[in-house]
Amino acid sequence: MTDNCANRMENEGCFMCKERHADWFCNLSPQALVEFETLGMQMTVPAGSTLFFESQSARSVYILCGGHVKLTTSSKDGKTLLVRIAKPGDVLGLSAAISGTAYEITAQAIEPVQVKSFQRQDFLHFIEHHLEGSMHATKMINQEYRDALGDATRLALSMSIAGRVARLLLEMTSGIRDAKPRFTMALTHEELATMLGTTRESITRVLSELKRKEIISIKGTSLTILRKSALELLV
Amino acid sequence: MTDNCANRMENEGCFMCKERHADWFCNLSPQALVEFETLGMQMTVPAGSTLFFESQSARSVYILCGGHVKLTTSSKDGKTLLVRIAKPGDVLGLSAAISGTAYEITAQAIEPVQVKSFQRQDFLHFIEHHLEGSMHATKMINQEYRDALGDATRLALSMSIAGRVARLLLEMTSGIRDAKPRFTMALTHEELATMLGTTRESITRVLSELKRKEIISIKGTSLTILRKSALELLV
DNA sequence: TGACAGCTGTGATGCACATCACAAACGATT
DNA sequence: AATCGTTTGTGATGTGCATCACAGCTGTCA
Repeated sequence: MTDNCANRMENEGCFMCKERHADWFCNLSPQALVEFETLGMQMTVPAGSTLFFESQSARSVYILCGGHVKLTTSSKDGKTLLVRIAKPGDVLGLSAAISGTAYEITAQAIEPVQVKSFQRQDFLHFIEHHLEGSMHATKMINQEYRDALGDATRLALSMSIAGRVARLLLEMTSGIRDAKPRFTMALTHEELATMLGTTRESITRVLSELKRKEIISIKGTSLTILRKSALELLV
Repeated sequence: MTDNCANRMENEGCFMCKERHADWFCNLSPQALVEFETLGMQMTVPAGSTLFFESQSARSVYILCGGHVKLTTSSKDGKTLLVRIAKPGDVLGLSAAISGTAYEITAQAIEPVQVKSFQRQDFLHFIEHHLEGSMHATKMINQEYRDALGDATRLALSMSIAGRVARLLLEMTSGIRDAKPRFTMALTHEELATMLGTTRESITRVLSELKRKEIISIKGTSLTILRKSALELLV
């Protein structure tokens, strides 16, 4: 989570972007990319700032180019749930933009983040006039649906607290290829707890347990995953 | 759940269908409806039969015209979870058809059901060539995503077993406008339990409790909801 | 009418986790 | 270095639900 943007200059635009993988939205034909490029605004967002809030009416769509973003939602009684940690390549706010309703989630940068931002209208107009863009958009929503469904399944079918913590840790290291990925944990146990729908004490206990079993190691704010496979087993 | 089809003859087609509400997929312009009508095959499915299975590759899309369909999914360890009870107007198998992958859920009729069935190719071709159809499809997937997200939220944020049972009962009576909706419960406690990710005994206890509090009443296989508001409070 | 199979109801026990309570560690400020 | 607020660690206790065990109950088939 530390230096995902390292190999890319700020605000250089899509053409020079080395990160455009096959399944990214912005992996478009050259012609489409030209237009796409002009519509969006490349920007850097500091850690901690919020791209958009739940129940705010959807005005923009963001493509996440570098860094990680925390996606949360909350129930009527005010409790907050971590939906997922968005990673480079994800499109944020797409669902709300398409349905013309409010954002269903809150998106907050947990580190300095590179995004390309689009006015909702511009983005919709683009996908309505480019078959490839439209297909990408539909597939991305579909993927989000499947992820959400998978989450619901796992949650309902007895995923333990340890399992949720494990999933979170794995999501936070997604993109780091190291065998023993290390990152700086910027969240307190309290924050982790509300994000995972549990309590501060449970988080403390689970992390202690993981340290005791030498699955992770914590030095200050730096967290290292020693045995990734053991974590995957818990999910 | 008893007689949703009563005011409609079997296999009469979309033109005569009185049930085409504003937000149904099949609420199309006359021209589009003509083509749509010829693509699909109207059929009646007996109670208990399965429209499609999870992980089967998606070959058809179904529009549910009348009756209710049980949508379930299961985790690796074999446990089954009720996703929702589909009601008239829902489109089944859309997500899988669009992404060209396997069905992510299993769809089983819990009563005699009227559906209009489409070959996947025909359906895709139709929505790719009719803007209104395409818009409907995207919005429906989006809605499914939002529902799934809502489910995940509720499940993660401490929805009790009683809450899940309440949700199920309310879903089963959706469409019945009666103040004290009644329907025939065709499922055993055992089946309910796996559908809700809990145990047979817990279901028995919760239902007893609801009877004791006079929120529902059960006579044989007929279940009546006496105080709907009390159920909604539990969800 | 009896016998058998599959449901339904209910108690006893155990476990995971929430909740409460408080102590120890850490970081900032002066 | 002393102080204070925040964060982390850890025990004690309570609760909801799974699990086990077993006893009625209902329908079916001979």
